[in-house]
Amino acid sequence: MTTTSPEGRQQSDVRRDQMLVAAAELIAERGFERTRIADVAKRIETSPALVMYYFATKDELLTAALRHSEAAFYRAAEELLDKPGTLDKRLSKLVDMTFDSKTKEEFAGAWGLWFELWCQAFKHPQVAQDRRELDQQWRDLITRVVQAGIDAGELSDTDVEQFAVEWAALLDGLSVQVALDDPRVDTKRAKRIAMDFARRALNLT
Amino acid sequence: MTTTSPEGRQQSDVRRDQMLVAAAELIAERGFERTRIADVAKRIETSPALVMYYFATKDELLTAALRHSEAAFYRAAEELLDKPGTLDKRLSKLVDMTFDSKTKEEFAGAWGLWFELWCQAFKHPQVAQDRRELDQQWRDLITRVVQAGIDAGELSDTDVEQFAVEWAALLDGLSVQVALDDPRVDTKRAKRIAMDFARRALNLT
DNA sequence: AAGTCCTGACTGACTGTTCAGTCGAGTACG
DNA sequence: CGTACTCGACTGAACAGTCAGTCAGGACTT
Repeated sequence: MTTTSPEGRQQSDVRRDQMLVAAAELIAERGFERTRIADVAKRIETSPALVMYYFATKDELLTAALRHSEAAFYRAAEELLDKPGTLDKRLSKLVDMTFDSKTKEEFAGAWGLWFELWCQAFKHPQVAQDRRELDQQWRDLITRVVQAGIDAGELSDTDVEQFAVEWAALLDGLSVQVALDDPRVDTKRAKRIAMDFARRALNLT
Repeated sequence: MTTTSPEGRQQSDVRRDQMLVAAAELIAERGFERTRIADVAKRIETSPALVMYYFATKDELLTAALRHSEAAFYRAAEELLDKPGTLDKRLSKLVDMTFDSKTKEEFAGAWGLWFELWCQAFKHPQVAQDRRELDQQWRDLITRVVQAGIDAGELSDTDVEQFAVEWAALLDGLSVQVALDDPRVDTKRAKRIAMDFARRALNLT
């Protein structure tokens, strides 16, 4: 039998995924430009030729890998927010995700990926487009969470979109400091700043 | 005669500077890894070998170039803040610098440089160290400006350091959005958000 | 002559990509 | 059932281009 997981998952799909994951890891570790197809191949124990068999060019593989892990991050956030809770708790979860999960194994070195994504986006319009969409989803997520709070009467009406833009920017900026080990901004302080800002902006207790 | 500018500036110093500037431009345009010594040489119309004559390795040249233009940016900010003015005006100048000057010719594509710096800092501890120092200078600059305002009685006493950290992070985050052409965050809006935040945080009219 | 600045020609290592061909599993056919 | 054929997954080896770094020497200054 050809290895197929429960639901008709083809060997080829598995391979593709393996390659995308391996590539993302490598990008995070060494950077986009320094990631060699040979490295990706070695990590999943195959030949470079096979990588080319699945992806026409190196660039296609690497940009796909970036998209793949962006999407994974966003999906994780969506799931996390499925479960209901108070507005404060849910915002807190988003903050935790931003500053913690990027450190976890599953998103190994996601900080590095984030930076690489920005670098590539600055040069390749297509990547930039993808990033914009991802960021919009992220802000929409924030918007939805806050709106749910308003609907539940947890806070008075506010300009939700405006808050989402400001808060998302603040989170990005703090992420940079935390990722680069700024002695003045560790994870804990970043979280507090983020939550304080949110509570103040939204007039939460 | 060896071309010497007014103040005993050696030809060699001129060359070094030319190379650093050219390298920084190229890094901003193509990225750190994609910048070739041959490109740098061509831009200043010499041979690749001469570049190697001044810099032992490619890496040394490129990281020096990053440092060089970071320092240039910071120096420009310092000068800008030499002239006195109301607190609000001076903060406004910082904001303008952040969102405009990076676009100007002199700092051609400084956005790109910023991203590249973050990428490199994430991987090379030495670069990370440099970046931390630069960022600290930047926050100190903010601190000094605000403190001057307090001393002049323009605002009541506040936690200046805390403000500097928060505001610097916000500026970074907004920079990312602006640099990557986010449709929801153009230069104008970014500036307004930044100034609104500052005025609110500092209780300015 | 000594020293500085500079160059063209070269090389060795690396790496994306191609290609001819292997292997095993299915499948049609007699 | 067995044989021939197809096809997708996969590989080793080679190709062709790129590029950092070297080197021997030239020109110009002091």
